[in-house]
Amino acid sequence: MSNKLPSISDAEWEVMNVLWEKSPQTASGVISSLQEQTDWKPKTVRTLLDRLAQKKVIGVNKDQKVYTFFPLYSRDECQQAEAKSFIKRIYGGTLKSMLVQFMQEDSLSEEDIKELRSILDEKSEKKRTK
Amino acid sequence: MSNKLPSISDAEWEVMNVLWEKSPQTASGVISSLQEQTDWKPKTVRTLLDRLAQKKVIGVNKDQKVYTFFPLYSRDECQQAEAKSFIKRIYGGTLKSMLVQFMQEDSLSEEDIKELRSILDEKSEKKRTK
DNA sequence: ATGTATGGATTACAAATGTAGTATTTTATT
DNA sequence: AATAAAATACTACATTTGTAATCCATACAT
Repeated sequence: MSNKLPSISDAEWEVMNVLWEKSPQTASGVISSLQEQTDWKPKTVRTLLDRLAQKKVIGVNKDQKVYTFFPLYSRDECQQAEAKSFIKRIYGGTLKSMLVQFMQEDSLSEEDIKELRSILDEKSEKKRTK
Repeated sequence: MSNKLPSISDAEWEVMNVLWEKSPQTASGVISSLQEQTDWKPKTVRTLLDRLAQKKVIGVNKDQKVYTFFPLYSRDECQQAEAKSFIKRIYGGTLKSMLVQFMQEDSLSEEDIKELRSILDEKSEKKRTK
């Protein structure tokens, strides 16, 4: 356990996002997707894919003549990992302080708030009955 | 406005945290603080201070014989900035998705939950009456 | 069969980061 | 004042990241 997953850089995250959307995908598939959102040259994307594969964050299927790439970790796992280190770094490890700050943010809709509140309710419910 | 503050690296954040705790401080003050928490050599800390000064994230008072360093931005500002780019990167920009995930985390106490809920309440109250 | 385009492998190179070391200038001590 | 100790300044060097280009092999079109 505690399979520490390698760190994913900013640019690499973009690539991962594409693969989490749909996978497996060929390099050119990924390249097209990214050409819409970024102005990276194809070779750049290719490099990022290669690096991710080296780091074992994505896998490569070499059975066909054209390789396909696919994530080895779920988006959720990666988010969790990143988030954990982020919180530790920026908020001295206390989750609450961060939540407090973010919840002040204005981009939350009434709907969002409702949903968040229900999650909290559920949580404290579970805690109480445990 | 929109004074974009420079990016602060992982190691630099440690230094900033020390300065936000107390400032101004001399280099050796910062070094001592960090020697407790990390195993960085004094020169390493010094380099970090210099880089932060170069980047204009901290200021240097050179009036005394021994320089003192102090933050040029509040911790809050820096957290906000980091957090914004973090969310964008990891959560595709949607704040809520992140909050949802974090609130699932188990490290929140009953007390924390209460506080968070009251923040939400306040928020939706404000929204409604606006 | 031959050129051409496409994919894969290898290489490049600057900036940022982690992690200091060396050299020089001040300051403090005797 | 001379020397030691401490600060400051400057330099170093490997790794990671952003951003590709070049070179080689192969598949496709003619």
